[in-house]
Amino acid sequence: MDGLTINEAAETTGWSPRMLRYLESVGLIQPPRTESGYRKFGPEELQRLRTLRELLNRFGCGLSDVAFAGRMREDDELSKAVDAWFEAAPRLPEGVASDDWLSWEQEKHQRLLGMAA
Amino acid sequence: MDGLTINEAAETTGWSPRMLRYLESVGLIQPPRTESGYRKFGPEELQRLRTLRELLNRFGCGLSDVAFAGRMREDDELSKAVDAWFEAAPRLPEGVASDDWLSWEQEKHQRLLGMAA
DNA sequence: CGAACCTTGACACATCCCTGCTAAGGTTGC
DNA sequence: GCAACCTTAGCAGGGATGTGTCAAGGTTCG
Repeated sequence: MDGLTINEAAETTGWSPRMLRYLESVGLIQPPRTESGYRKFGPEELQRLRTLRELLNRFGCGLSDVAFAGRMREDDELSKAVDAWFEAAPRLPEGVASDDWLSWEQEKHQRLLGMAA
Repeated sequence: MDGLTINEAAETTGWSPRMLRYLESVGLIQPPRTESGYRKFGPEELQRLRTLRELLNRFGCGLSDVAFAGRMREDDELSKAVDAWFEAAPRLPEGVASDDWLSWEQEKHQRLLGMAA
């Protein structure tokens, strides 16, 4: 069999066999199968698994986050909707009354301080 | 006060006051404040809130999903890393001989890792 | 002043996400 | 043919999300 079995793959990638099945179930990997249904993990898949691990703990995000990112790249509708929402910036732009922006700037300052703390 | 108070905003957007505070706490909205600290919701923010609701139940996603999308648009590093991971799809592109695909994949990974790093 | 708002903080609960484990059964290979 | 692997399916539990509610205190305004 060209490619590792699930336990071997788990061994070399640091994921548990359970998690490899879970990763497949949420659509993050699609390892091919043998005739009899055994998953086989090739070098690319193994590398991909290691990269995923790196990605998660470098940025402290969850699998569902990555899965959602994947959903966005496949669903153009969704991707556009999300973009549009962020595009509709709440960064009070033009319509700001002049007696507003002072307090707004003060608040921004407070928010920044809050972030630092 | 130009702009609605939190209860009024809740009334017209369908969110509960509790949720409006929660949405702010996870960084999805940043309503400005009055001098004394009251949140004030302007027309833009109200529209944004309605759009968010629409977004969530149209695509059946969670707030944390949208929050993560937001994180990606602000963190270029993260966005690149996620892209790179999906780019490294374990699918055999057309025209790659089966003798070649292994080294080809490995090369691609080299390139992608170089980008991400 | 007092009623009706607003603020933050915290407790509580349902529901997911992630993960391990076990069970019942098919496959592989010595 | 049997040990060691694989498969799916399910329960279980700790942690994060999403949401309500209550408490203690400041603000607004008639």
